[in-house]
Order: sequence, then C-alpha cells, then structure tokens
Amino acid sequence: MRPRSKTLTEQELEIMKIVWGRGQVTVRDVYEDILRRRKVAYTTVMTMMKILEGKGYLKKRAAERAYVYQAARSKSLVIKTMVRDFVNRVFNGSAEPLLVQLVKDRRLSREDIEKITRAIQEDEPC
Amino acid sequence: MRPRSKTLTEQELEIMKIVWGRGQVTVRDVYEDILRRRKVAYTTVMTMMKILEGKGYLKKRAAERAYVYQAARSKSLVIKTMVRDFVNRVFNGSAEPLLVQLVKDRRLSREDIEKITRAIQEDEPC
DNA sequence: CTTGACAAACGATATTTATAGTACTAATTA
DNA sequence: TAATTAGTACTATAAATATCGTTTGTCAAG
Repeated sequence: MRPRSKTLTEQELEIMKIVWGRGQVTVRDVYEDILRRRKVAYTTVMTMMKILEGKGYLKKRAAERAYVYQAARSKSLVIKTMVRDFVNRVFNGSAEPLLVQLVKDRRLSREDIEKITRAIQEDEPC
Repeated sequence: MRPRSKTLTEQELEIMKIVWGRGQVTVRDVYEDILRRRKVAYTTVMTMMKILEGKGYLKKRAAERAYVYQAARSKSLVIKTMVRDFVNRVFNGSAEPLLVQLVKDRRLSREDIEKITRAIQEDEPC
C-alpha cells in the first residue's frame, strides 16, 4: 500500500549518525550511545538496525560474539539524497527559495555565505 | 507511543500546497486537483484533510453544500518550520553544511547565490 | 413525493515505525 | 559442570499514515 519509505526517519538517522561516526559497531555500541541521551531497550535498537539493514543502509557480518554492523552507504551520499528529496518535496526542486529561506530566517549571514563560496571556489578552481 | 508527528508528510504537503495556492477549497476541489496527477479516492482526500485539520494545518467552516477549508498556517511559516526541522535533524542545526551541500551538488551556482544575497540585501538594508 | 447526486460520517484495512518482552543459544565464569 | 551473561530470534503491540468502501443525510430535480 504505502511504498516502502527509503528515506530515513529521525530515529533511523540517529542510528546512522552513530554508525558513520564510529565505523564498526555492534548493537550494544549503538544502544549505549543512545542510552546516554534517552531511555531505550536493547531490542528496540536491534530491531531498528535490522530495519536499516533491510532498507540497505547497513550491512552486517558475523564476528566472534555479536554481529558487527557498518554503513552500506556513505554519509555524504545519504545526506546528498536527503537534501535533494527535501528540495524536491518542499521547493519543487529549486534550491534558491531554500537559500532565501535560510538567510531570511537568519540561519545564514552574508559573511557565512561568502566564506563558504570562497572555500568551495578554492577547492574547485575553474 | 510514537509522538504525533506534526511534520507534514509528502501527501499532506501535496494537499497543503493546493490549499495555499487556491485559498478556499472544498474536498472536491483538492480531490480533482490531485486526480490530474494520480488516481485517488474522494474519501482518501477527505480523510487526509481531516488529519490535517487535527494537526492544526487546516480549518474548515460549513458552507451551504460542503465544508470550505482554508489554511490555518501560512505557507511561509510552515516552510520555515520545515526547513528548521530539517536543518536540526540532518545537520544538527547548522545551516552552513547545507549550503555547502547545495553548492557541491550543483544545485546552486555562485551566480545564484550572489543574485539572492543582493536581492535580500536590497530588501533589508542595514 | 420519490429519486438521484453529492457530501460527510463511519468503519475497515494494510503498512511502516517504534517500542519492548520472552525464549532460545552460546560463551564465560564461578 | 552449573549458573550467569550476552546476543539473537521471534512475537507482539500501539500509533500514524494512507487507502477505500459503505452508510447516512440533505437537497434539488423530476
């Protein structure tokens, strides 16, 4: 009925950020990381990581004791896709209004923008 | 269990865009608008608009024949909130990496950015 | 006055997300 | 070796989303 979402929800992204940050993780690693911020059951984390595996965001391999998970897609790729989807969904694909929004909402100043464009320009000449 | 989402899903945003575009709408108006793009049942649209009403995005008033709906929140406010949530969720609240992403993904050129910053600067001097 | 059209109300259902308890299994340790 | 521990698998659940069919009510047209 509903098409399998493929986009990351808040909790899924929370897990992915931990995985990207640490490289190789067990369920327990992620569980304890999340526990520092909020209460959650071990099995909940396990289920979520299974979901993420099913969606193709994580892959696991058997180690001695527990499964070791790692990201199946790079952070930069996933973020890029999320930004793209967001711009498509909210701004019908054009990024300009998003930038306008960011500036108007004082989330970006002119100095920020200049600094960033300079940095990127140096990064990729021509 | 899951907290009521408050953020707009794809389909909900689709409806809100139609409402913002037309001001005053009946369920039938929205239904026929969506039908131009995809197959959907009248009652589905009705249910979704009831959900949007429950979330506080739409308000209705009784007219002669059918309810007339209108937006309870302005487009600009909703979009602002969506952008803010997205930046918080994906970029931990800092907008700079989002801009970097947009430029690197060629969704914004330096000319775009300059044009926009100039336009906004004229809009709000000082 | 009956009938047809349309709108709302109601109810039903499948799916995903997010949550967690319980049971089974393997390994470590006392 | 028995008991504890850690890990997975399995099962179950509630809420929200998204989808419609059916029923009910009203109003206009025959």
